Amino acid sequence: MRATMELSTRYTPADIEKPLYEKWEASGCFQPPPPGEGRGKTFTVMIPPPNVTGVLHMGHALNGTIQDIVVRHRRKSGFDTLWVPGTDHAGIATQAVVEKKIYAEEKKTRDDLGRDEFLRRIWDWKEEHGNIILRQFRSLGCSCDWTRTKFTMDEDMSRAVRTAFVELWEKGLVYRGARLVNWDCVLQTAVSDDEIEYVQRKGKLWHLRYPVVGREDEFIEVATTRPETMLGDTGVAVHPDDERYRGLVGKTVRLPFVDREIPVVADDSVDPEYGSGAVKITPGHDPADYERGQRHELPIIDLLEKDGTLNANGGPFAGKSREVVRKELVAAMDEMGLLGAVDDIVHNVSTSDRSKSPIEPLVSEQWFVKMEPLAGPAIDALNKGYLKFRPERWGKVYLHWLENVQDWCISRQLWWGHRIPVWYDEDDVAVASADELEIGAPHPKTGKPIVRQDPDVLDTWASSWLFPLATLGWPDHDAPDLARFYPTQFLSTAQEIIYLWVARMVMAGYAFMPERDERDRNPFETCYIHATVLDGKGKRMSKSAGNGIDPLDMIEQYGADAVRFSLVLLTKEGQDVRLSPDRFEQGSRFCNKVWNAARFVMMNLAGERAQGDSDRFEDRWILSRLARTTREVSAALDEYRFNDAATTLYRFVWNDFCDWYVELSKHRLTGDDESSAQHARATLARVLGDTLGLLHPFTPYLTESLWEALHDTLGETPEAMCAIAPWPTTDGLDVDESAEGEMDAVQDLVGCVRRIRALTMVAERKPLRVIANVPKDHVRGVLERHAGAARSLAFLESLELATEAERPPSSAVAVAGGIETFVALGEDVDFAKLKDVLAGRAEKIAKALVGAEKKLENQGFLAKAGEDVVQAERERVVELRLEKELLERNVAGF
RNA sequence: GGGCCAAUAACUCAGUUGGUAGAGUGCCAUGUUCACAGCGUGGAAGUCGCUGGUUCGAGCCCAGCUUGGCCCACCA
Repeated sequence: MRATMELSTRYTPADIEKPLYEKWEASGCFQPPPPGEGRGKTFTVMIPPPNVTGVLHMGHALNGTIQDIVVRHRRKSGFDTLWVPGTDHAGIATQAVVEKKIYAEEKKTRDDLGRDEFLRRIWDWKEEHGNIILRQFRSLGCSCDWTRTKFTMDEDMSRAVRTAFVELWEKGLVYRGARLVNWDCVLQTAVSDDEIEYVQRKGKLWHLRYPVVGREDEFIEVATTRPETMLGDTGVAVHPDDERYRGLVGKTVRLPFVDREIPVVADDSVDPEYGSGAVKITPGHDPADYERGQRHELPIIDLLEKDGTLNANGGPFAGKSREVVRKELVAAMDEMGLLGAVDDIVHNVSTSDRSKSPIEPLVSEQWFVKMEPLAGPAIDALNKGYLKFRPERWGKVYLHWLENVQDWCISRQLWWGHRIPVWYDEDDVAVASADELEIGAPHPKTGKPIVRQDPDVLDTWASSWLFPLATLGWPDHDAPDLARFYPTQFLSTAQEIIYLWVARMVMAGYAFMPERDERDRNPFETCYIHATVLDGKGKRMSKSAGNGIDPLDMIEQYGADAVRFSLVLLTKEGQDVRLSPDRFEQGSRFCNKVWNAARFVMMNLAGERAQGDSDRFEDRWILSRLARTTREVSAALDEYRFNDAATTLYRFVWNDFCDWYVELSKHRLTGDDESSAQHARATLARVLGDTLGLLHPFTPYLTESLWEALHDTLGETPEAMCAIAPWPTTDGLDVDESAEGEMDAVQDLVGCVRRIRALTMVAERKPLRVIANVPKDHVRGVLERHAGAARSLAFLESLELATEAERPPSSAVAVAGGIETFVALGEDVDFAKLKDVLAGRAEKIAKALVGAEKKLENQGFLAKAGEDVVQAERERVVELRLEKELLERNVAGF
């Protein structure tokens, strides 16, 4: 009882969360049992490592909740459960953050500091400010094994990255070459196709005239959105069938400013309808032109420095930025009479995901991974069913990308990241090595001294794609953890990284685990794509839009459990969710309801358990409901239907347990029948205990604290914390159809009385004398047996059951479930409302009856519908007829 | 241009193989010694986006359309 006294009438999450988390963590219960001590069945989840610079947003909170529900459920279900946490070094993002900070504080650039010093500063920053987000995952209650927290720049990860690179190199899947790449002029690095987005912007379409060589005063007009690139033009293309330009194909035109003669060529890719029908070709700075240039063997002219200013090829504009050149060049063309129309257009501008600056395509030396050979097995993994997406439709998205995959540009001109493990001797002979090679050491192939390492670093995803492998010990193929925990079972992540991360992890699994059979190379069985969190208006939540709801604010206000439960209750599998702060009320109220229900139970427990099974119908009923709930919640969690599980629990706790069972238990607990009271106490304790277990994955703090209090009240020492106590089973429970049917009858009768009270304004607890006509014998029998329950719930002075009793004078009536309930009231009661309600119901029932009768007259229905359906319809007609008869009789009676 | 998702009560959303349209919030009425006013009880509220089709029967299946959102591709 001591613990119970301490429970306040309100659930105050702030007081309990932190100490409980510390207790869990200290107990080691988030770690899987040591090898040999567990049950052997493992369940592994890899967290999608958030950026080390990140802070928790609502998407993280939802994803963290989902993963923790899965992990806690499996842990309680007896799996050796491992959830590996970690953060991603996020090359570009982190370097940009620290660069900015250093410049703001010291007015120094990374070049001022030098590579080694700059990297040291990033590590310092990471130690001090990084990993905030992992603490935030803790406050959400996430039960990761923090002893295994991994950072993608940790030494073992680095070794894995180098090893993977070397393996690909040896298979001939890595190559270096000059290609047109997406250049970010602000961050001054190449980025991959997957890191650019197309932003719709207003722009202009400039028409430029190039004089035709050898024909005075004749021009060919081209249209472009990027006039400054004309300095790099090496041709003009027109459609071969375009009459206007037929005579010009094969001629040359003279490019102003740089005075270059370039050919006019015919190319099918030109749309004669668009612009002027003639296209300038700039192979060095446009992907489509690059291809056109290749087809017509046109030279490539590189115009840009790495910062976006023009180089010497820019002629008079050399040294100026692309923006300035655009203005000046257009003005100069105009002056020369070479500027045609200038149209306003809206077009898509390719933009860097990271810096938000326009991408400048340019030709540069980069490292690439050949993707096609890697994609094949990843495609098979899905098609053969080793990998499943939830919702399934994302599988199509995954396949579409893999089937059209482009080679992956993996080099970045950054400092923060995994240095490309390639070294060169003085003749520039390259060698890739998983072990660090020292400058001056002999080159493994040529024996000459090594003079330098490749200066570039690898794309961040080149480490995260190894996360499931490297965190478990790869490249040591004999690592015990790899054997025990790989492949993993569940991955939950956001849709936008299906390409960037998910698909690549599958590729990595197949590429780097050759010793496993096909199924076990696949890194995770189920890839769950969670909902996108939108704001109240349906817009995507984002920092830049400023419409985000900070999950930490919500946790502070409502508690982690309320945030978790609300999110799950609102989020149907894979369906986007609109969120506003008040939506967290529902979870909060539910937690409070559970808290108070538990208080009630504990206030009435005396520390003993009842002997033998109860024959009370309400006990059998609630245990039957508990059995159904346990089954449904378990099945739903097995299948990752979180919303179904949460909804089932919500209804069971509130509508069955609190509204009916707890109310029914009150008169027993205070009555003189000690055996009945004991059974009530035992049932309350059983239901509460199991409910806490079922709820634990959703609301871990609440349930853990109540679990402790409940056992304390019972005078027991729990065999385990709720976090690891066995998942509730239906042992000793069964669905009891007859008890459920009996409860239906009681609820119908009680409902009738309550409706009468409400409509006639009779106080809820004023004792009433009730006569009920119950034509159905079995229902009357039920009510006879459970008159006590009905009387206590409906606050009746007396209950008389009959088959043909007349409505007493001045009495109100209500009808439900074939029960006609008369309540004797005084003369001064207003019956008008009651009559309206009766008439309304009668009308509704009559309508339903007509429909049902028509159905049964329909030969098609009788012939083609299933026999059980027809039978059910017949029974329904009987019910409706009775109900209608009772209702109409009473409407007429007023 | 290709693909995906959504449209159900005032709002946010459920609706499992086709067979009686539901929940939470809000609203109206009412009730606080007896777990919880963060609560109880009762009530009102829906042309299931539109048009066809399949079927004995469609919120659900099929076709087309409208509106909103997302992804891929990227015409200078």
